[in-house]
Amino acid sequence: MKISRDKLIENRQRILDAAARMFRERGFEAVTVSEVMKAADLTHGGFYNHFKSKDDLIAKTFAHALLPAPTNDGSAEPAMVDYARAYLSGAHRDAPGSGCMLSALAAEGARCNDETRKVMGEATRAQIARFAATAPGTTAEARRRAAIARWSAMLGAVILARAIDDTALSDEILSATLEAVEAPGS
Amino acid sequence: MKISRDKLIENRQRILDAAARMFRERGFEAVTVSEVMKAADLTHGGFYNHFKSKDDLIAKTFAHALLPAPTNDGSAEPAMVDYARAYLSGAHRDAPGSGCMLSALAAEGARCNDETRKVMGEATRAQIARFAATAPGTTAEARRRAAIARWSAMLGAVILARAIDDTALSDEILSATLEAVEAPGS
DNA sequence: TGTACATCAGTGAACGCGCGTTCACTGATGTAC
DNA sequence: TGTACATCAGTGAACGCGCGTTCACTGATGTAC
Repeated sequence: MKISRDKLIENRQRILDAAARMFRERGFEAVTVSEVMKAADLTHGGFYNHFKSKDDLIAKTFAHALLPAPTNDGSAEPAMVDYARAYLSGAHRDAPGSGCMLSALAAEGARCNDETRKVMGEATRAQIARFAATAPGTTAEARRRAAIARWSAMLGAVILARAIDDTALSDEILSATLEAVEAPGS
Repeated sequence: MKISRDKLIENRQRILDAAARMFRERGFEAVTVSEVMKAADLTHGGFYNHFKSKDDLIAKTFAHALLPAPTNDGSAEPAMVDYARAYLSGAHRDAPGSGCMLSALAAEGARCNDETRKVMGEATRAQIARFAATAPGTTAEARRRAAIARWSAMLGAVILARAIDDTALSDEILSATLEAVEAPGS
């Protein structure tokens, strides 16, 4: 039956939230459209009222989870050092479902449609600009390049820490990378 | 028909080579068993003479492509700086099929079977030991931690450079990370 | 405000396709004598 | 060395399953009057 406009929007958000969590946990291909709809308390048939295809859902999920609240105006951004600590924590490593979209899905996203790659580009530009504000360096260019190297290290460290079976080494990867990212001279 | 023992071993190598290339290019789930066998000039029915399942192929492919020629004895390893230059090049970014297994498949591998995660752990330990030999630092521990941070940055940079649609930014990610990894003070 | 009706998001059965996997068969290989 | 035969990697048709997607139908919503 038809539902209210508010309910429609709420349903769409629930689909995107469920998809974002499940995709990050298990990847795009292992998650089915039916599973996402079920997790959103809906039946699979209604999926195509919201999205053109599963590929479309992937692109929209990336935008939904990667570009939330466009520059949350004025609200205090966590300092770079706090952000890095949370990012390079065991908690973030162990909870990909609620973590960084890129650390879970950047490689798979690279093989997706153009819309997805475009969103990842935008998110990367935003992240670099954010980090550059507090990166070391005497010129804006140097700070920007330092920000890029730090963001690469953080992303790579979480991906690596999640990939391996050795917990001690995994912890070490996170802490050694945090140390390098925090070091003022780096 | 039955084939010679040499041919059997050669066929298995061709299957693994084809799988390694195709998986890196397109991911585990997008590549079918039939496609791999076809690329190895075989028919799909014979697949199970070589591997227990597709999951088994994934684990064996990781071992095949990630741990090749166990410590190629004596033959000169490229210096860290040369390795980093090749790793953080546009050529490597644009040819995942013949590139680093981890930069293409670490995130997906993390969601695979234990054998795969174990192989990734071994490869990571080897890579860190290799980088630590030439990393900066006054103690072995400091060099090891610097090596971890550098390897994380290289891995993250290639994954990020492949993910985004903006060629100029992609190039910048590679060059800024190379600069940081080459810097003696880092 | 109240009433009549067109709209359309949600439902769940159904479809076609292609995947991983199995299997009966083939015939060159490798071995026993 | 030569011969007879058991082995087993490769072949390709077939299987069952579950995926993404479609569709006829439902009935509450939102609108026109």
